[in-house]
Amino acid sequence: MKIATWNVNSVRTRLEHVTNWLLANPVEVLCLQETKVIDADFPRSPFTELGYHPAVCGQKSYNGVAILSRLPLEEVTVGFTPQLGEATVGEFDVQKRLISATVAGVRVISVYIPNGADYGSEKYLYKLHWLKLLREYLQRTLKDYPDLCICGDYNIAPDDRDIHFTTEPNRPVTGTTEVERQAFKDLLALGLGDAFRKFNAEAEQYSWWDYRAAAFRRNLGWRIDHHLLSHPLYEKAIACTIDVTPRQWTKPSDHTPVVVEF
DNA sequence: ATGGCCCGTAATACGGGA
Repeated sequence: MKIATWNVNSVRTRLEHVTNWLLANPVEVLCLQETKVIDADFPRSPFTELGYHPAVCGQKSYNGVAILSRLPLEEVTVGFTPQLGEATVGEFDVQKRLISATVAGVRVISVYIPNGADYGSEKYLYKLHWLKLLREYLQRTLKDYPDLCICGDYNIAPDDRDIHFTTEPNRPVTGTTEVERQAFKDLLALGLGDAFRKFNAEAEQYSWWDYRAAAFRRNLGWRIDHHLLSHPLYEKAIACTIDVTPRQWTKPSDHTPVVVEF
């Protein structure tokens, strides 16, 4: 079984890329982020024609996540509220950043963690609070689902191997700060493993490259798209690879797919 | 280089992205 994750930066603009990639890479599950479309306008038929059932959670213009699956999707839930309750979540489900479904006994979560904008900004603090809610959500979920795969755009480079520059303590860059990296480690401490790092300890293995400054050609990227696996699944994983091919296509997403195999 | 590019929405600019 293969589960892929891909921030497509608008599913409608990238529709041909996604369907072509699925034809060449018929994974069982594809988690999407930044679909940027309300549920009523999500392009379902191009995916159902390829044999994928879509579960979607989107909004106008921004954010939006989805899970496409060849196998039946069960127990679909959107946002934090079903698990954590309105009193805890408040307004944090207004932005559509999380969808969960059970596929062949595996609880699959497609997640788009907030970008965070500038270090210390209001959006940075929003990101930190969102990460706190995610930790609580995963802690609850692990109690019910021992086989858990949380994949998506985390907007966190876990360590300096995952970025093309050197961090400096007096120049905090969002996505690389100690507080964010600690929040990522706090997720791992729940009993999760970074699937990619089970197989590859090398630096310069990126999943995102800025559109500007020919960053992809120069391999000036970040590794911010991850699969976190509960220990039973982590042990079963036999490969985790970054497929840079779609990033080479005309008018690409700035992210490229990452695939884990069990 | 506090830049560059690309998205959707709106509209011939803007916020957002990381």
